[in-house]
Amino acid sequence: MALRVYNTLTGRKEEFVPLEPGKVKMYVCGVTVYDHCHIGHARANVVFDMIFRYLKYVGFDVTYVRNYTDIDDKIINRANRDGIPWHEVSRRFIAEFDKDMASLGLELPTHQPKATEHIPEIIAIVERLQEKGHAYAVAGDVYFRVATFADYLKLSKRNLEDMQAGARVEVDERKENPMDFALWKGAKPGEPSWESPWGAGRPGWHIECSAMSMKFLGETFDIHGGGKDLVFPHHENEIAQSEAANGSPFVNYWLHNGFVNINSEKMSKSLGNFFTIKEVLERYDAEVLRFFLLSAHYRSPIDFCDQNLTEAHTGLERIYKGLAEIHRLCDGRVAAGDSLSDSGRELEEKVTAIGIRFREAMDDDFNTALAIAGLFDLIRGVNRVATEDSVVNVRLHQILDAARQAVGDVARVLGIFSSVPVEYLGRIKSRRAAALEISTEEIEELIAQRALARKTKDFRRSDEIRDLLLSRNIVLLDSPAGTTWGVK
RNA sequence: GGCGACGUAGCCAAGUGGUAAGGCAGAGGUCUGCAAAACCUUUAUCCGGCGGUUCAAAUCCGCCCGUCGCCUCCA
Repeated sequence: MALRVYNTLTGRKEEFVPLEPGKVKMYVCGVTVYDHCHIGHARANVVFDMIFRYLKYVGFDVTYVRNYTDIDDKIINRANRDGIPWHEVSRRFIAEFDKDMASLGLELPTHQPKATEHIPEIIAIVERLQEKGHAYAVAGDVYFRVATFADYLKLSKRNLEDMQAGARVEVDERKENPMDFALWKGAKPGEPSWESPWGAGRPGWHIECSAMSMKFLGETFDIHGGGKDLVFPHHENEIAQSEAANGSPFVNYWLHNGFVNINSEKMSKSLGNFFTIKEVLERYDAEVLRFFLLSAHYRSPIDFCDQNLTEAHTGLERIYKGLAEIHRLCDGRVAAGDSLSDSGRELEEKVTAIGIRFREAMDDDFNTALAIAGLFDLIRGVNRVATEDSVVNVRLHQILDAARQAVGDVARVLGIFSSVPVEYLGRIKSRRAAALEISTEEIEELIAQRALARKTKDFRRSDEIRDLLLSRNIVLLDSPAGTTWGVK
């Protein structure tokens, strides 16, 4: 089955056919580096990281470009506010972005260009647009003349008249058309600037992406991604600039991820209901966040709230416990023979199917929710074997090993489940234990006392200890091998 | 005002023409001294409402109701 993707440009799912067989050229809008990243950035970047990984998984040679917007009004404002140079702001938040993305387990894109390192390329495009009559200069600024680009608004499917009727923007009298947008901004005194044919200034917001994508991917490339909120005006303007300058199609497939809501409300700085990635990672493991973000389809809105994160945590833990079972069964004694129990046969079927199910799910516009469902199904099969089969023979061992490998494939694409299971489980246990008001030593001591009580069948004392620990959020798990504990 | 998206069980969430995945929570059972975990069974005669197309619709079309987003910087 071929990969199908939802293309914002056509509003439909389409079969993905790259320009050059076997190769994919992909550009994703990065961040403007003026503040810490929030979970909206986390989603966008995790989603396209997953897409990047999957394209590679199915055998494409992928060139993935993600930019840093390192010069912008917001950066200048922040620098003025903090009383530091603008490049200090961008340098700092590039480092913070890199740190955040690394903690979320993202792979590095092929290229991570910066806007300020492409000023000559940007100026060249603006000049070309001016030569072709698509742009005009006014007192040091240069604007794109939207009236000259017939396809303007083809991505966001609006029309100029309606846009102007509902416009909430102050009209700039110097523009020929209120919808014309800045390609180059003349510098006011004290502002950072680069020399240009129009005087000292800096690039407009959209032009950098046209310049950098062209440099690394060519005039026409396969995939351009970003958050839904970038459709208008950012991506619309990129199309206008690039296609007007080059006279060739800009992008074949436009992919946009949905928003993150906070407790069902739009996340925004003015509402004060946004969380930075760092804040979230203080409360939840990075894999939990990643699992949560991928447990819904990338185009759907997703609601960030404690209940949903807790559910994600529980689900992820279930899978890791299952993986730990696979390891335990595989690493134990292997008996001779190749007969299979019902549960063994059932697992064999699930293992055989999982690879195909995963491909089908992902080929359908990267349906990670469905892919994860398949994984849960496999894990149930594993647990059933663990419960019902006391002996692992050669054949069952092979099946379990195949299950382990199948999960490994999914793990590499989703960027989850790639920890060693017992390490993950230990990690979340110590994370929770750190929040407890009782030390590990005290817990161990109480468990020892309880073991003694149980030995003498003093179950009253035994239950007393368990209830005491439970009141401190400690859950005990008795097994023939002894008692272990976990945090509720 | 213009444009667009969405509305599936208590909750989260797949499913775009063939008779409702998966997870969480709940109930019953197995196991256990009792629990926990795990496993088994179970939980939507039905997919916001009303019409229409079709042999057949949650899935296509129309209208209505509701929620949300974009139109200003935004992932």
